[in-house]
Amino acid sequence: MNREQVTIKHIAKELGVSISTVSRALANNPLVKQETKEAIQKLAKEMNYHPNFTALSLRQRKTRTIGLLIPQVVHEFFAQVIRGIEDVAYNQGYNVLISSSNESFEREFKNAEELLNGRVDGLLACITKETKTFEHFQEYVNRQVPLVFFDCVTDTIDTDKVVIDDLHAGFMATEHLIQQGCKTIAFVGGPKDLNINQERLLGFRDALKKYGLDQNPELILHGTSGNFDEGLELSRELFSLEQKPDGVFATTDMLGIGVIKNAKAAGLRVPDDIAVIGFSNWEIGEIFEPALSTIDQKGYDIGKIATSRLLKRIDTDQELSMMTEVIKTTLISRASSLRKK
Amino acid sequence: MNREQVTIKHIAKELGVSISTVSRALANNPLVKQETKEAIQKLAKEMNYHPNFTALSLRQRKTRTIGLLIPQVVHEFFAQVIRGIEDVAYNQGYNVLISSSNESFEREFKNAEELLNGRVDGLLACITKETKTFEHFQEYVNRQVPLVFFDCVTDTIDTDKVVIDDLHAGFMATEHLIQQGCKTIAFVGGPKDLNINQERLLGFRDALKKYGLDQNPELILHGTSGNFDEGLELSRELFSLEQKPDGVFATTDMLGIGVIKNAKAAGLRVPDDIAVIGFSNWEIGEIFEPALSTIDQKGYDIGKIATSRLLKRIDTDQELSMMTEVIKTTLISRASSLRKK
DNA sequence: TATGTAAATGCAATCGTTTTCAAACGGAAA
DNA sequence: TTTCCGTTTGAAAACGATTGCATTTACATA
Repeated sequence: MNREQVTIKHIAKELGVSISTVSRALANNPLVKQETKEAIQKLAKEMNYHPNFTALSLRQRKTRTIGLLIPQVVHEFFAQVIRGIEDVAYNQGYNVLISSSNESFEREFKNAEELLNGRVDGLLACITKETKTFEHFQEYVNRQVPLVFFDCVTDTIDTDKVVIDDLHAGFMATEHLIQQGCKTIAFVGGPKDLNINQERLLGFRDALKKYGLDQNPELILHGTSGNFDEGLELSRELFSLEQKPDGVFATTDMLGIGVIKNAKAAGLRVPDDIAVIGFSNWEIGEIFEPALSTIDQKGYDIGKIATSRLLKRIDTDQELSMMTEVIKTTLISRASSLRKK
Repeated sequence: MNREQVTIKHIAKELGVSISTVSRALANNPLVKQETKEAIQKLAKEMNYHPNFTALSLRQRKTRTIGLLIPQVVHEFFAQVIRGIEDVAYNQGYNVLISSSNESFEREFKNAEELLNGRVDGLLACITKETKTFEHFQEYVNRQVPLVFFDCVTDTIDTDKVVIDDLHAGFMATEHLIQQGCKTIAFVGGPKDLNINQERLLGFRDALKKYGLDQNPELILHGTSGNFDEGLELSRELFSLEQKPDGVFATTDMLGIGVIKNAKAAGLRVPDDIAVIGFSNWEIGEIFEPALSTIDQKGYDIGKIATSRLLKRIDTDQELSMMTEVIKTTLISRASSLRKK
């Protein structure tokens, strides 16, 4: 392959000046005589010179790249987060290196290691469902690697975090169902040990308690993935119970839609016989019939805020104390839960 | 920030050997005495040494990174493509740098330029709807930059391409509607000048011709984005025509779903009064009611094949001739078009 | 003791930049 | 002519790694 880059050396040789002069001229350094400068800049343009990024990174010990560690790209929430990240990063001249682990802990670990070998200046991370040990992250924190967790976080690591108010969101969603007249409300959630699910469940319980409703443990179900098929599966379980729910809080939109689909198949009317609310505000929920009530998870905002935080940490020499930013979610009520009074 | 990387220099100093020896020992070079080697490797582990990626890139003039240029990440098709890309790249020790242009030509151009300054070894690109001039890509080809186009391509650039058989897919979709008994079929497409839309339209026309059906130009509509709202909008137009269609080929699933939604609202039965088929096989189509017939666009395969091709080009010194790989799509028929006989 | 040889190690160049420090230059003043 | 000073320029070190070549060892052989 003959794709040789034009370097400042080539320019220097061509013009019979030193590489230092070329470097300075291109940086518009006032030390260089106007005449020389112009000649150099002109030739650089002609030769289509572009500074070599790798050399710059090495010299300046900065890659102007941030790493993003996520479980999967094929996910509307992460796609939104990515957009937020890119908008901020791009504005400040940073690139984003995305590493998805496909929910594999091993791959998450390997990706992180690889990114940190001088490939990126900092890391944004959302841990996978599979991740149970966090030593590697702790080590990064010790090494002072700029690191911001978002969405799925862990209490065991002291670093910057950007999360939503999962507990309160769970409370809101449940309270909404109660206000619509639901008396027997089920919780259909993703993996039990994922902390966001625990929080949402706490919120759910708080709401039941506040309104003096029963807490039937049979009505609390957990899956492993949180997708559509699981929604079908778990709701089947739900509908076979003696005490049938008249409201469901699903911790993902896909679970919620799965529940509705099954409910409709079982001849139940949504929302009159059973009201359903999901979580995340995916596009599909708006289009589905009946349109799905949900909690807006603010992916774009999370991405933006996490990135701002990370870049601040990268660009500052001072010791910043760790911060956890909690983003307010909002309730979006649609046909799947709105009962006519 | 005190995050100093451990380098081979540190190790060398600590052990009182030269950096060359350290470098060799870590590469398991047999020239180094077993004893020394072990000591070095042990210390490297202890000090948590990781080779600096940037230095390696510079030295070996290879970044082991490929760039991905796409209009948007928030898109199920691209998400699938990305998964395909990552699976292949990861296996061969490559990372992926994603740059999304948000459908802006200017940003596409800037991103490409930036990636190519020694940041990546090659480029995968899908042009935006906005892109009308391709000179920059031509220049990359001239510079022998390894470059593979996928999905949205252009004939004007001679480089590797991976596409689906849009024409044939358009034909299949239309033929399917005809076989279901449709006589008056409409075409609802995205941007008119995007070559994939032109191809799909050609396929549509071929099918009509083959079966001797009318080609009413009023029944051929083009939008600008291809999303759900546009589906609503265009179908409104469609339903106000004198000659109402009894079948619709939409070039995206979202358009198709928009059409169905409107049809239902207008009291039409799908598929009996009007059969609809989309394009892409997004998850939503399977869940929507009625489930949407569609063409599987093979995003994952496209990603895999494009990446394999790119890596081959990167890793070989020989002159490879340019190749266009056409991937076969498949028809997925579901309730939105399947009429009971 | 001198020499040859193989094994082990080190030096230095290199990748493409930036930047510090020193040097060259030209002209003005002494 | 020297000295000095401001303006330009260049040499070289550095970033962290690899690698061709030279050198140093240790030991066997002449």
